[in-house]
Amino acid sequence: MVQHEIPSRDETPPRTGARRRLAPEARTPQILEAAFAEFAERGYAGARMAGVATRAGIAKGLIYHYFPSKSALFLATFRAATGPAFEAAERRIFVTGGPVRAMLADLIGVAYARLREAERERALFRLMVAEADRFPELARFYREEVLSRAAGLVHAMLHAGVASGEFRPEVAEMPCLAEAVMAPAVAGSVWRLILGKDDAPDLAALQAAHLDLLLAGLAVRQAPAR
Amino acid sequence: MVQHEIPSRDETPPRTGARRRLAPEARTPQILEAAFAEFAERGYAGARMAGVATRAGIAKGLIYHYFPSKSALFLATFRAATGPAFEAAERRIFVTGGPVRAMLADLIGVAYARLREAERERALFRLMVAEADRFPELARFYREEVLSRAAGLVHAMLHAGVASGEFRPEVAEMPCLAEAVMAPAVAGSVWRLILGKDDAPDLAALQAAHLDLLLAGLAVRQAPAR
DNA sequence: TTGCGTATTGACCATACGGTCAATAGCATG
DNA sequence: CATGCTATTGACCGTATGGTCAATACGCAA
Repeated sequence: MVQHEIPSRDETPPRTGARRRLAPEARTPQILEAAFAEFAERGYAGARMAGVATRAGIAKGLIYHYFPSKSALFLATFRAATGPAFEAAERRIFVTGGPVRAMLADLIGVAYARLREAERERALFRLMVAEADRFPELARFYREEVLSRAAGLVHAMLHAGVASGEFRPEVAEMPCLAEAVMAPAVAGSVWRLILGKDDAPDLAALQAAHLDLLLAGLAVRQAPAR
Repeated sequence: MVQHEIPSRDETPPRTGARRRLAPEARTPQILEAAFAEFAERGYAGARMAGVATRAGIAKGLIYHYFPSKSALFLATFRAATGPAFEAAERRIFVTGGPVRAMLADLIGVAYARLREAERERALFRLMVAEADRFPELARFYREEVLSRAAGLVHAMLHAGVASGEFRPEVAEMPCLAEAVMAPAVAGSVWRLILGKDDAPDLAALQAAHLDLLLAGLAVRQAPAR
């Protein structure tokens, strides 16, 4: 009713913000994307719902039309950002023929390549470290979907190397060896998280050292030094 | 003046909270301790000044008598919690005689022992990962006081091993080799941060695998397999 | 063109939090 | 016991934030 009194053509009076109706299937990922940026930059506690809304170019209230609370949005963001991370690597690895040590080198190369780019994964990793004990689902996800799968991949490769005679037989049965094998990549990722791209140890050099140390450590020895 | 009207013996009326005056030298570390607990548990953004006050058993306002702001308290907390971390290890290492590989094993054992206990250091590490880009001082500290010193220690040891003929000559000059050598301990620490004591890879097993892989990777080979 | 379902807004609320400050009381000194 | 310094309190403030809701207008279907 009031609005009848102000039919002026200028934008000010009721100032209905440009409103573009979107289907939920289109709006949801948009919000999730904005939320990811906000959470990645500020952490869970520091993130503001208004910030998410601004990034998405919508009103804050609309978020609550799609997600019931901040924590729900956080979990949803995390699940969404957590796409099929390993399928590609898993598929790729075992098609490469040749000596197992070359396959292992290839696998490690893929891992470092991801670390080098993959801004997204790094932000996700930071969130896991920072919020894991407040959101157990993050920890569960990392254990089941990241660490276990990566370790499984490496473990299979170690077995293959032993079978082919390239690696020392002991490496097939040593517990946590797979974790030790991939640890330098994880550490490199963490260092880069803390120190930033410019101050962290150079990933290429780390990869080279890692690979050298690793292959020398796994290989059968002509005459076991005692 | 008003209090003259209510000289009742019961605790309620003016209810001056039990007030114990403390010298600043005694109060300051108390506040810092409480702040550390609060920041460690909630992160910077999630921590509340009132929470710090409660933990310290004081009024919130008193904190501002000692620290001008939340961020100043955070930095001070960090500096205080960051005591002489490496002196002991550095002093200890080079007195041990014997083969360099035994010294290296000893060094690594010390590192894992710290990781296993050292709840404090782990919380500090989490804060670094979570807040490093908002507080550059944390990153600077980690680089200069932790990573550089640890890498220097390892690097010196690698040189010694080459000099004594135990290690392959190449290891003395490979960039980032020191970082690769100590990486599994770092990764183990991160895994324990994310997954907790019970779900993380077992530190003892990781240490054993790490050491085995490392010493095999560094040792001179009887006949270099090509 | 009309009508309807709902995506979207913006104003609003209660609260929580960082920070301030005048008043107060513990303690050392004389 | 009186005095002064300051450590300590608790009430207070402005703001920012998570969350709510009635009103609104977009776009589809009839």
